[in-house]
Amino acid sequence: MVARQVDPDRVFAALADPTRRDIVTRVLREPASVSTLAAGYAMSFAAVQKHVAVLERAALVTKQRRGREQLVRGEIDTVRAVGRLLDDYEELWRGRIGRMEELLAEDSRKDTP
Amino acid sequence: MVARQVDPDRVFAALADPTRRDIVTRVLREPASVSTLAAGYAMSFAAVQKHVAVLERAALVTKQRRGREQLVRGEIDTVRAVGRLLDDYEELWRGRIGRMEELLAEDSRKDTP
DNA sequence: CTGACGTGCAACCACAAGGTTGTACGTTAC
DNA sequence: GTAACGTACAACCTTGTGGTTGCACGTCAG
Repeated sequence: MVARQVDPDRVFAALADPTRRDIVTRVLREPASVSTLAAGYAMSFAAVQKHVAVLERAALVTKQRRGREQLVRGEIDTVRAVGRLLDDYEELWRGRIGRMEELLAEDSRKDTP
Repeated sequence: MVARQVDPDRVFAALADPTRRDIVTRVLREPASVSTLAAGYAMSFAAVQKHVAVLERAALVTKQRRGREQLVRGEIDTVRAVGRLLDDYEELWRGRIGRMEELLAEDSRKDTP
């Protein structure tokens, strides 16, 4: 349950936008509806909804119907999975290779076709 | 020296590309010249050079002249700084706020103008 | 000195990304 | 039932991004 499969492309790209990072911080504190979130930003509702969709595809948030609202909730497990990705870099840097090979091979398949 | 200032936008965006992540893993293992790196990918030299430039702007790598070559070296401190950013999310999730306020305010200035 | 190498940069192209407005549809309130 | 709310999505525009080729410049080998 803890070992969440994470798409590095999507997660890092999702976190590269300040609005999306802010949304993540807000829903990690406590879940909120999309319109509640949208009220906090100087952009259209549709724009915020798109940001939420990007975060959802990256598994950084999940949505849950609650009446006619949609509760957006932060997914800390995905954040932790990203942290683990970074730990892999750390180990690489320390010169420890070992099982690293297959993990990185999976990631760089599309790089070196 | 350890406390490296990191631009979340640039670092996350830089890490969102598989080729760039692969470059980072390679130069974290051991520094390499740009052309050596370029030889490993199925794209033009200029494309790889641009990727390296993006990584350099994000402070994920540094370049160092060595004769007519340019040694690209991975910057583990920046990776660690990103990890610390993620730790902030973790603390947020745990409900610990405190000094978090000013840290996040600095990050979300551009979000909520 | 000349030539090859390694690098940086500009111009260009295709497509993805972030924003907008407008429309549609299910759900609650009255 | 009607109206308002919350959400989703399509169409569109503009800008950014990842790729290309071509050219210029410094550095080393001969």
